Amino acid sequence: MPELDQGFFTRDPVSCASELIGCHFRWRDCTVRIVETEAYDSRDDPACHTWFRPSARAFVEAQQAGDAYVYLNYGVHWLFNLLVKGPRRSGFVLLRAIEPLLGIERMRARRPGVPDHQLGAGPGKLTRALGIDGSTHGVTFLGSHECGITLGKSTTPICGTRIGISQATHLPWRFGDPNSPALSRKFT
DNA sequence: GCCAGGATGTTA
DNA sequence: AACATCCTGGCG
Repeated sequence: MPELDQGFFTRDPVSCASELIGCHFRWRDCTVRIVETEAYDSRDDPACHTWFRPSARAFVEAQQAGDAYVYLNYGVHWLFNLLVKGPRRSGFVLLRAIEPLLGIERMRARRPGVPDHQLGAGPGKLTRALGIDGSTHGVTFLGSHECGITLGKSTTPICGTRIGISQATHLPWRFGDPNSPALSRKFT
């Protein structure tokens, strides 16, 4: 399976978010299947961090396409994004849900008592299950001994509005595998 | 099953 | 003050 290269992330964030569904995501001792994502667009999307965080604008400027943008949400949960830098549009893809493929014992150990299909069924849950935290901020996911993303089986993703935001709530920039048991919420 | 509420810290 | 969340407990 081909490893995603920087070319994949030098397009528009919505295309990247859609096409990441079904891809295999490898981080240290775990490999998972991406089943839910959201796109955020730095240009004309008021929900994107670049809209209200100068530090996010600086990150887009300084970092490379395919780098991890990780931040703490509600003071509790780490949320994982991939930086997209297209010729016209930049932004982020938020990972919202994953299914375990390899290393499921490690994921269970990090989330004791949680059923397997729930281990990564949410953006805060998946970072906990994978052991991703603020120290992953800025790491490139273009492929290394430590991490990488490869193309997986492509199912046609379903699409809906994004979760948990108060701005630009109408944009249909949430994508998911319709057959996955690990989606964070129903699509609307 | 649904809903309300609280934890918690970083940014601005 | 807001926030790209999650878990618990109350109620049926």
